[in-house]
Amino acid sequence: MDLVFEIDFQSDEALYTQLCNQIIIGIAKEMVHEGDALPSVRQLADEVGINMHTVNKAYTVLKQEGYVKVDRRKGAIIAVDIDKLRALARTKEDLRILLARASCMNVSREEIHRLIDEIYEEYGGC
Amino acid sequence: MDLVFEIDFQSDEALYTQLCNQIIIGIAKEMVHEGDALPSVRQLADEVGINMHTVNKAYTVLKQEGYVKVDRRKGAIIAVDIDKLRALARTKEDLRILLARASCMNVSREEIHRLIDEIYEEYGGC
DNA sequence: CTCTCTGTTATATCTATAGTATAACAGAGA
DNA sequence: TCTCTGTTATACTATAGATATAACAGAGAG
Repeated sequence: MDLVFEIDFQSDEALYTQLCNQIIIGIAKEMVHEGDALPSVRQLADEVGINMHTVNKAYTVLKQEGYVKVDRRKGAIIAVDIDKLRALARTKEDLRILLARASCMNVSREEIHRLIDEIYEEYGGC
Repeated sequence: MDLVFEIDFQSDEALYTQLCNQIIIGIAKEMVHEGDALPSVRQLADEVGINMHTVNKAYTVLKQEGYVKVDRRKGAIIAVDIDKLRALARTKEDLRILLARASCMNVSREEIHRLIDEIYEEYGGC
């Protein structure tokens, strides 16, 4: 199964952010694996109809966050190497505001747990 | 217990977003309640050292999202009125990318559930 | 060696957003 | 009248997002 990229030009999310998210979700869903090559910046730009530099920015961000390594010859390669402690801190910070919103509209803790399970099921399962 | 506002000028988060988040978290933590008045735009702007219009933007966003009502006489009043279905959809979408990141760094489902409980404990508890 | 593919770098331009600054207006209350 | 509210308008600066063109260096294939 291969990655399919879909850009929503109406979204308020930046195009490069949409690409980053789709790739990260692709890794989580195991649609791509360690060592797999992503399309070249020019190729992907052409495929989804955006500028080369926008794709390049996405890859650069993914590199900085530790999801890919970029090889001058082969392009961007999936290679997850993330500082777990820092990432956990970020996760908790993101959850804090997300759950505050949920709590304000009386979404129960159980409902959240159920959502978590639903989504984790889509991913590796573990 | 009253809301205390703290702005991080070094953060890459927009100032008005920081204000929004602190207020939403304040509601979740029950530091402010339905009917409570927020500081006036000028007062809060002065308090944290930013422009009046930036505070006004925060209040406008909170109004659009259904966290406050704005009264010309009294200012912004906490009044949560959110379409639960739409909010649930947003919650799930936000969780999807957050959990993908977590999954990529091998944070187990159990660890996430534990984080949820930790944070929900800070909030109403239910 | 040449051709073609990679990422990389450097400009330049355009647009939208974020933030600040000043100012004025209308409504409510003391 | 004075003072407080939010609201509106205008203007300016800075930054981020996105595009466009162009060129460069390294690697591989022919």
